[in-house]
Amino acid sequence: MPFTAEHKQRTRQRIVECARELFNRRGFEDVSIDEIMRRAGLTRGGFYNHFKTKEELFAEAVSAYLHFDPAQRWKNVRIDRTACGTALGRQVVEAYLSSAHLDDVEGQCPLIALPSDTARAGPRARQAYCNLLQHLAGMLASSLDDGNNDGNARERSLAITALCVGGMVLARTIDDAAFADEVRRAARAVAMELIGPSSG
Amino acid sequence: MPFTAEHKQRTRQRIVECARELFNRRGFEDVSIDEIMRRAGLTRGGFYNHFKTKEELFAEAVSAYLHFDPAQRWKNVRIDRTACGTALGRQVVEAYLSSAHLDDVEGQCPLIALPSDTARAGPRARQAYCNLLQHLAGMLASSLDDGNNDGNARERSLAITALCVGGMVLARTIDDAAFADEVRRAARAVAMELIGPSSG
DNA sequence: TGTACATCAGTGAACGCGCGTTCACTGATGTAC
DNA sequence: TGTACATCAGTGAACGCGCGTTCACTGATGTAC
Repeated sequence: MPFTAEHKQRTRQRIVECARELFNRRGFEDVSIDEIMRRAGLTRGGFYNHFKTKEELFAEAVSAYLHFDPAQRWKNVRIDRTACGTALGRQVVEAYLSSAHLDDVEGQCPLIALPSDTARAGPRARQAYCNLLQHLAGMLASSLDDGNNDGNARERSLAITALCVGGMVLARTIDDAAFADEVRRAARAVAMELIGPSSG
Repeated sequence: MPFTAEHKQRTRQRIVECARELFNRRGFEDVSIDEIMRRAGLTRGGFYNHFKTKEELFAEAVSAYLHFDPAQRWKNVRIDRTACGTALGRQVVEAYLSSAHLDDVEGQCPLIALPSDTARAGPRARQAYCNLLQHLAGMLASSLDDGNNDGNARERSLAITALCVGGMVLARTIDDAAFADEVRRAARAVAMELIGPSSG
């Protein structure tokens, strides 16, 4: 069996990675398969050795973000995996709503970069998007659980997630950098307030 | 001068209206000019009597939402224009995060329906989007101003706006209706909490 | 160790299609007389 | 009031282009002997 299975796997992952970056920057429709393959150092035709359709690749690209190393996911901001309690939640919010994360368009969380594209995509992409959402909300929920909360940790964690995603989505769309920053900082300040002071 | 200026204006507004509905549902790229004109009861060719490019129409469509009658903007939820103080803010949040607004895809606020499309569009569309944002944030800020706030009404109003938009963007993307509703309700509950009890 | 072979990842030309935009036209309408 | 005319909103065929996808192929590689 020439070309080992690992070789094919590596190529496939390279395609997914390039696709994710391009989709993040320019969305599903505006990025062509030709462009993705060229970025991956390949040619158009080989695409269908790996994926059935462009849509399938999109779902994989959204999904791939979940398997990033969380410590490297948001540049310049270290998530300490040993942190717990609200200290963890505060770190997550700090990283998610950082200006580094806002500027890193290609490495950005797809919850921010691709909401509209995903809403119009097929069920597999929607599921992948939902998994990301649950992951982020889950981190925040576990952070609140440990604290002295009045039992509505899940509700609060979902709202903080919405605040994080919403703040970044708006900041990404605003032209005026100063106003974009104001929105991002406002979201961060209130998210921190909702989590409460560091306890972990 | 055959065909009065008002006639042309009416036709133009009809095109913008149809475009806004289609863009809201399926996004900028996936909607064709042919389809928009057909929905407006016209044919392809006439488009360029009214707009220079598709992109210009997109900017107009986003912009148009600002001139909706606020009392009719979010179906099934009445905004009382005489309300003031936090009572107004609570009404806005109630309407914005209502299930009626979530389900009304074609009449939905473009802040929710078109964030990714706008982020990738030209400066005019971005400006129109930003105007919508400022309008929503402004209503909430004026609501908080009247209250007994500690001077950070603007920050809080921006965060509540991010929470409203984020909650709806996420809810629109989630496949599972029950989970979508949970996110929407969580955002609403915490937004209400941030506004505070009715004072107006 | 060396060689013939089978596999299949990758190539690149081609196909069919729908898009945004252009353009020569048409015919309904307001105006001048 | 009636008519000839000029205007220009609206028509629909056409253009050029790039896309997603298909397909016959090629050639690098692992395996069998």
